[in-house]
Amino acid sequence: MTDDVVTPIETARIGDVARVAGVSKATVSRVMNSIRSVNPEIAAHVRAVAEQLNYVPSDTARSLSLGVTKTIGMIVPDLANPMFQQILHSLNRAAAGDGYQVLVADAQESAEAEPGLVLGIRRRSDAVVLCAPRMGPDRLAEVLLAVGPAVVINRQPVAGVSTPSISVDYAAGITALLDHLVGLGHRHLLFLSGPSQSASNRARQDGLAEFVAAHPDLRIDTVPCGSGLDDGYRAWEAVKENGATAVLAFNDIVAIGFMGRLREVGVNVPGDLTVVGFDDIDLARFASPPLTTMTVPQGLMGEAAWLQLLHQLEGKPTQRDTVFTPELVARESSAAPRG
Amino acid sequence: MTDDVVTPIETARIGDVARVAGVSKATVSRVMNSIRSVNPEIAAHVRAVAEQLNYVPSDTARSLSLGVTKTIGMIVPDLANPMFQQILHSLNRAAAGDGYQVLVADAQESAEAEPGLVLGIRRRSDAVVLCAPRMGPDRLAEVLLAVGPAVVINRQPVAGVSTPSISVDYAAGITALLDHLVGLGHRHLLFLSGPSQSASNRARQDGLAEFVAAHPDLRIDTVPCGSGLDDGYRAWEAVKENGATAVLAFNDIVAIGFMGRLREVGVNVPGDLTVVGFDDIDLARFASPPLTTMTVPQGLMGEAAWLQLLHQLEGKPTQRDTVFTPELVARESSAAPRG
DNA sequence: CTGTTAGCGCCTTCAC
DNA sequence: GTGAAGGCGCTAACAG
Repeated sequence: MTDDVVTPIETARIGDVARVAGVSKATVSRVMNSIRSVNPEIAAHVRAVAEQLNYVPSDTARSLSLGVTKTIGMIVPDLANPMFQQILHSLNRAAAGDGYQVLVADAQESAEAEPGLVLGIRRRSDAVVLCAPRMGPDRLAEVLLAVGPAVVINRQPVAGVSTPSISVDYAAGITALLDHLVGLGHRHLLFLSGPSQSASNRARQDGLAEFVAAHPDLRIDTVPCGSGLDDGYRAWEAVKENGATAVLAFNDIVAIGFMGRLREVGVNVPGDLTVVGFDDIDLARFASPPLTTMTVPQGLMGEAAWLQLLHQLEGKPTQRDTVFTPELVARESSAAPRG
Repeated sequence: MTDDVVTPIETARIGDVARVAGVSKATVSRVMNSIRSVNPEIAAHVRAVAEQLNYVPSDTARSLSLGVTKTIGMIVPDLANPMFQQILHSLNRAAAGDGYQVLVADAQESAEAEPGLVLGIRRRSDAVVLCAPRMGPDRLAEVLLAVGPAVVINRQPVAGVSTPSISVDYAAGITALLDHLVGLGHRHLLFLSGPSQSASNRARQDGLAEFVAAHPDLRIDTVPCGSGLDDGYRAWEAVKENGATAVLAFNDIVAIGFMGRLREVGVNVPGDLTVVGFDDIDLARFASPPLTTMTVPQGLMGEAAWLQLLHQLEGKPTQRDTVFTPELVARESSAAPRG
């Protein structure tokens, strides 16, 4: 193999500082950790020597000794997805506030890769955030049991495991969206579904099914789509001959991609077709036309996740189920059907 | 109802496996690292015991022993910025391909916070990626010297330091954009500038200044703006009485925010006003109207950064200056001025 | 207050 | 082919 030679940065060790300063390693350690019981003069001297030697304590050694890494891991199905990016953003900020760093892993939408990634990332961190895991419930329960401190986002609490869950009531969101559309007069709707392995997609479909059962006069079709801009863009082919007057996209991104295509083919929104999204990403408001959607507080979700993680790390009681209820934001992309 | 099981945190150590398997720690270590010199039967047995004990080697201990963490750090000015998210995404994927994990730090646009974050993250990683650092050149040189293996994105190579730099020729990009607009007939332009500490913003302004010098008949105004959707949205107030026929936004996000406002106030793009962005983010194509912009290959930049990092970690020669030249993507948001 | 003594969990020369 | 011993750099008991 090629020789993996690492260029080690010439760093002074605690022993060097101790020797030069004429004290013991323990004292240096105390000074570096601001333990007050050290003679101020000696402390100052040690600090000066450390500075002069360009000494930086090894966090690896510190972690090994303390048994704590001050790092948490986060596994997402797709780092390119704005939804997960926003959660990462808020989680990262919250964790940083308590002195923790975040390690990210991208499962690339592979349910099979997840367990390995989770365990792997756990080896370098104190706790793990599983964001919208794609793996099945049994596998998930198994992984959660093995991984220790963790929190799951976008998935219901798993039976038999106490891991806290941060989720969104997607079914209720879909219901609110449907109420809005039906109130507008729509009777034939179409849902562009998301990734088949996504629990939040299933939740949306459950909401859909329930609604249909309660409103026999409605017709709601489903077309497999995806979660990206291009998925939405390509959906037009399947939608155009369907005859629905309103389209519910899996999320805002899909809705925007879809509307991009509609614009090209000359379909007016909402004049010819109503389009709604889900998530209320920052961009939704600036879409053309501004997108009707359901708010999902990604910022709060990241914070909530961190809170549950921190409580576990500190041995405090946790909340097993935190659920956010999305709210309707009616904007211009939805209107009464024509005729 | 649901049976909540307390998640066990007890981890088996290498000694446990050794004892149970009736071998030495050295042998377990060899087996875990797939060193061939172990008797296959013993190896299988050790593996079985490890599996049964749910043994997972401690990466912290491993790192300390090996002197390598197999982790790299990335510092960005703002994790909410799609540009940096895309770079993080591609960097993460590339690094993962070689078995490295990525630690992220968000400097929250604070130049002062950067040096500390960089050094801090370096204590837990083998190398660091500084993405669009806001700190001044002197400070940057100092930090790079102290940090060891690193690469800088979106900034010219720093004098006196050999750290590789991955950048974009923003000045050339602006020139191309201006050529396009002037070719369309525009004579009075307006630039919505980005964060003042951003080197890429300065590069754009340099390109602007150079162009103006070469085209005395043109008028190009600059309005301080920012880098977010809202910054673009709010810019209309300052723009509306300026009289420019074309607006160059700092980036696509600003352009989209700006166009969102234009839509509200009834200004037609490109009929009443031409708007162009920069970066060609995925969304640009789906904007309404589709945005004329300059491509910036964020995906390639992340990969290029990883390549330079890996070369440093392996002691191979590196390339000090990698620069990508953006290309014009003329879409519908730009057209000849009216009259 | 400060130094000494043990590890934290793993890897890696050496001998056998 | 395998085991024993030492060390990676730091912190945490204990003494003194």
